[in-house]
Amino acid sequence: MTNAFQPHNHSQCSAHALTQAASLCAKQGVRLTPVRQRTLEILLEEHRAMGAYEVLDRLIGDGFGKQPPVAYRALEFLVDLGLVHRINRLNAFAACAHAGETHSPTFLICQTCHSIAEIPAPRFQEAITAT
Amino acid sequence: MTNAFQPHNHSQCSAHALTQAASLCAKQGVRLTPVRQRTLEILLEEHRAMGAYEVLDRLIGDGFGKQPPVAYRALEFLVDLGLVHRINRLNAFAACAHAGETHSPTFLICQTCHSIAEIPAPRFQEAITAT
DNA sequence: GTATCGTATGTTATATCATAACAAGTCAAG
DNA sequence: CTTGACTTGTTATGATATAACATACGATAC
Repeated sequence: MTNAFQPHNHSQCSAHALTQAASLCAKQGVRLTPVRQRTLEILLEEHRAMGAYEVLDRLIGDGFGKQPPVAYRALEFLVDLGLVHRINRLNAFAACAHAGETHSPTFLICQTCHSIAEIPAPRFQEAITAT
Repeated sequence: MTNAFQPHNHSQCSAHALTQAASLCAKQGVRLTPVRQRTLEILLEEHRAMGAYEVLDRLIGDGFGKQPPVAYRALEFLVDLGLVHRINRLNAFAACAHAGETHSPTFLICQTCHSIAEIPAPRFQEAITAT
């Protein structure tokens, strides 16, 4: 199985995620507007968990609105679609590593540097149910 | 096995937790000061997840300091001792339901009313390791 | 008993994260 | 080309959290 920490072709995985996002939006009848697409791109490019204000700074640099709701709304849209996960522990957001698949996202979070790895953890449902 | 939602003798479980807290502090050579003990009591009495400012209001009512660090410090102390868990998802804190035992605390959180149940989930470690 | 030192408490001030509410712009269906 | 749903942007504020400093407390050494 692929390991989240293994090297991989990143521009390829970003492009794939964007394509997938577009088709998912089409299927759901919602619009992947510029600010929404750019937000996803930013998270894919950085390939890490980012705070909403950090994302906002990048959006401002790209000429989008300057206020927090601009970032929060785009992030919420992407979270609702399952393209981005919110990581409460870090008050941050990260592009989903397994968009399109049904999965129980679980995050391993480095307590030192806060880097994250999303692992598909199919056994978690079992683990809860069995308890 | 006991179920977190089953009725139980609450004053008894509170008293037990306080006794355990005192002996744990003694063992670790740290002090269970009034504000710390009262903070734990509040969480035990309420038997639910509470925000730091909510706890602070109660502490103010009991004559303790009036500023956020008063609550945050007491809560941090209790969290470090494993007597209280922080529930990031809710920006809240709850007294540990299994203090003293080694456990992998996991929370079931009602999406409607935010009531929580802490379940010991020994299989979670397995689930992560096996992934 | 009191000097000392680490810890605890309380305060002020500010940082960080998030959303309510409203106005203006966009876009597709009829 | 108008209507109605949605999107974007703004102002303003709310909610959560911590840094930094001053004072007080408590145990230990002397």
